[in-house]
Amino acid sequence: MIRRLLHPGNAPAARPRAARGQGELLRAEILDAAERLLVETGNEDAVSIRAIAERVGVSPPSIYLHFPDKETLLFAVCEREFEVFDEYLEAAAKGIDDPVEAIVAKGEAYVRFGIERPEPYRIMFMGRATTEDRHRESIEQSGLGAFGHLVASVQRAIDAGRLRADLDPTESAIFLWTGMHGITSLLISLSSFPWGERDALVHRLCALQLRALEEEHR
Amino acid sequence: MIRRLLHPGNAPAARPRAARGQGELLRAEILDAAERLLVETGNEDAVSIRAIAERVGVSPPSIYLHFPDKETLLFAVCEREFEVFDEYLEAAAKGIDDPVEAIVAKGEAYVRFGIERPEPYRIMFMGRATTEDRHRESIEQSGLGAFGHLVASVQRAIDAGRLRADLDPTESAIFLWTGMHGITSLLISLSSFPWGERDALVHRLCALQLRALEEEHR
DNA sequence: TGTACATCAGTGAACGCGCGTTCACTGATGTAC
DNA sequence: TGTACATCAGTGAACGCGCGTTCACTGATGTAC
Repeated sequence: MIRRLLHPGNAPAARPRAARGQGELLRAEILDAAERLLVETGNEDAVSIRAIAERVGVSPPSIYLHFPDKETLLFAVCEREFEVFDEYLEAAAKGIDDPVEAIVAKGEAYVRFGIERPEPYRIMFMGRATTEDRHRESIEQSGLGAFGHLVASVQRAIDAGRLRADLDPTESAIFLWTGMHGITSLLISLSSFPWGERDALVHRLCALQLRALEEEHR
Repeated sequence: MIRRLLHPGNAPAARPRAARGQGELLRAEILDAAERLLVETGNEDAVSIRAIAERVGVSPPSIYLHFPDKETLLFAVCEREFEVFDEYLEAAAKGIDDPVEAIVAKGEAYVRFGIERPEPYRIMFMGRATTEDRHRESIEQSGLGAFGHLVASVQRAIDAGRLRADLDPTESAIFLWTGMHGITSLLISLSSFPWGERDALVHRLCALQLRALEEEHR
């Protein structure tokens, strides 16, 4: 009985309060929980303040000690996700010397990221653009990192004489990005369309895209 | 005063009840109102049973006289929208003899449709795939119409010796579709990305895509 | 021709739900004297 | 070394909101006798 009083609440892991200067710890846990909810449920609507609080083992108002409102929280998650995304792509191309092969590897990694984490992908690239300015700026900053890396990859391939030099590298990068995004987002949204074998399809579409950018044929 | 009693409610146009066998009229009006709400608000969340009913000038429960639930209603709207979409694309290519030019025209019309009607485009091509089977089947049927027309366009271009015959026309169509969808959906979702002049960009990306499918270069 | 009645289109009020957010509070921890 | 006090992290209960949906009803219209 005394144990019961000392450890009340049998359900969600009687969570000890953070020590004095350690309030920031909960902030990180909240972000983690929100991200996991997003990935596991595959539904942004399931990521409510209440659900996040329950995950962390804390009451809903506690969230407001660390974030002014829900939107800010979600944007913090989103920013984080952009970093994961950028690292994922860079890691896929790392160590590949052939600059065209490196681009193909990035493209395939792009699609894989979207398939593996459809809900983060959704909020990053398929959201509604109603964002307030304060968030918009930081989110664009995050996204531009990965895009800049793609432009650099294209530039390397141009410098190596492998891709057309008469095209603006930024525009070539946009071409590749929109192409990969098209595949990824349709695979996510129309998963029951008869796509055939997925990896092979993605590989061939990637190759077709690069064919349009290559210097000459046959 | 008597007029007041005969025409009660000053706000939303005292709507006469439909005559005996004319219940179907309201059904059509509900679909219209839902579609207009979708287009005008640009936000699927704004299309609630209550909002639709208010638009039509009817009480919310009346909706249930014509649709068993909200999901079925939205799918009816969606089916309709696929028809509009298909007609829009066919109209854009009509009268263009050159088969490659016809495909370009379709591609540009595709993007235009998405930009002009972003919210319908969203529910057609960017939705969550949680649909129940009963709806999924009918929605796929609607969408396959336009896709079939694209495959036919590609086949015509192949027959005219303008596009590579060594590729599966269905796969070439998938390549074109995913490419155009990529541009469209990113323009919708990331409208503040520095895309540059839109129509020109779309035109050049279209041309690049076709370059990948053309028989030979220079 | 008149009247009782079934049918049909639509209504008003209410249901329970989960949501984001606010408010007054609690109780442990460190600090000043 | 002991004690009053400020600070800090977190809580419990409640707010108002809009939602999809249900239920018992109303009242006009056509039909049968």
